[in-house]
Amino acid sequence: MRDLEQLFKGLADQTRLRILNLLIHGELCVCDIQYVLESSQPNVSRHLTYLKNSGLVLDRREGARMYYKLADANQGINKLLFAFLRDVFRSSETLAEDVQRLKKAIENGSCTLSEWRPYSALVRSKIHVSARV
Amino acid sequence: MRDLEQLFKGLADQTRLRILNLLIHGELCVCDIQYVLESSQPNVSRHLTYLKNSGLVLDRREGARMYYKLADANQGINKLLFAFLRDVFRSSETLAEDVQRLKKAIENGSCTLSEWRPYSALVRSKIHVSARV
DNA sequence: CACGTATATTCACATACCCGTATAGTTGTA
DNA sequence: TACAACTATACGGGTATGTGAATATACGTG
Repeated sequence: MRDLEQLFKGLADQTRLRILNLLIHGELCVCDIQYVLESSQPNVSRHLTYLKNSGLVLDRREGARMYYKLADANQGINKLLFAFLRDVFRSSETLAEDVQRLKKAIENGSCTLSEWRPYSALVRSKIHVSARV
Repeated sequence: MRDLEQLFKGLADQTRLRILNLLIHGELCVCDIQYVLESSQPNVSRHLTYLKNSGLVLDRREGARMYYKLADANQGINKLLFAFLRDVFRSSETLAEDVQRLKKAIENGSCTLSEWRPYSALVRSKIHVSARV
């Protein structure tokens, strides 16, 4: 009950809906999400923490970067939920534009915000292959 | 986008989830909902208004009483949404107890809160047949 | 019309939430 | 160790949300 309330509160925000819409396409680091949403870093980080606490996403550290992805789609209600989200997300123009920006960001070799490359090109390319648009 | 945010905000509250859980079983008047939830009348009324503005329920006047029911399940995303809600509602103990209270209320010939009967027994029985537990 | 019932709305207040700014923590590089 | 990049957290202010109490509105009865 409280869980359900928390779940829907996690979904009841534009920024978080936009983030989930991006994560449907694969694992992403904070800076890529920040680039697409054109929002501040603390703001994106806060909403990601919120999503994590709602049980909607999982995080993973890879060096200095944190990568976020959707929670296990085969666990509990997630399967139904994500199918529902995928469906309703189609009706939004904004969300479609976000995906286009994400596509461009990936093509340009994100993380787009910086030229800093702490990992080998090989590792990085492997990482970013996980997100497909 | 804004619509989606509004939708999930409509779902992001315990009281409103409990109300939706009841309305899945059929049309109900405010006083019956109030009885089951053991909440104040203004509180129930406010949340019903909220749900109406979110497009989740429809209202209908029958004399002095207002009856509420789920919005058309075949319109837009409602079909998917209601199926999802029906599914996730199963996991809650509180919601199951509410249904039991509703069942008892209907058996006792709700509206349970008052003995006032402004309509013929025939009309009333017809009305309350619409909700089945 | 006066009265009682059912429902909705207003007011006041506490809480929760969102965001920008600044700051702190973590990791990699030199 | 010093520094830069990436991410998270703390603080403050503005706004939204939830709720009880009181009040207002709509309807039915006599």
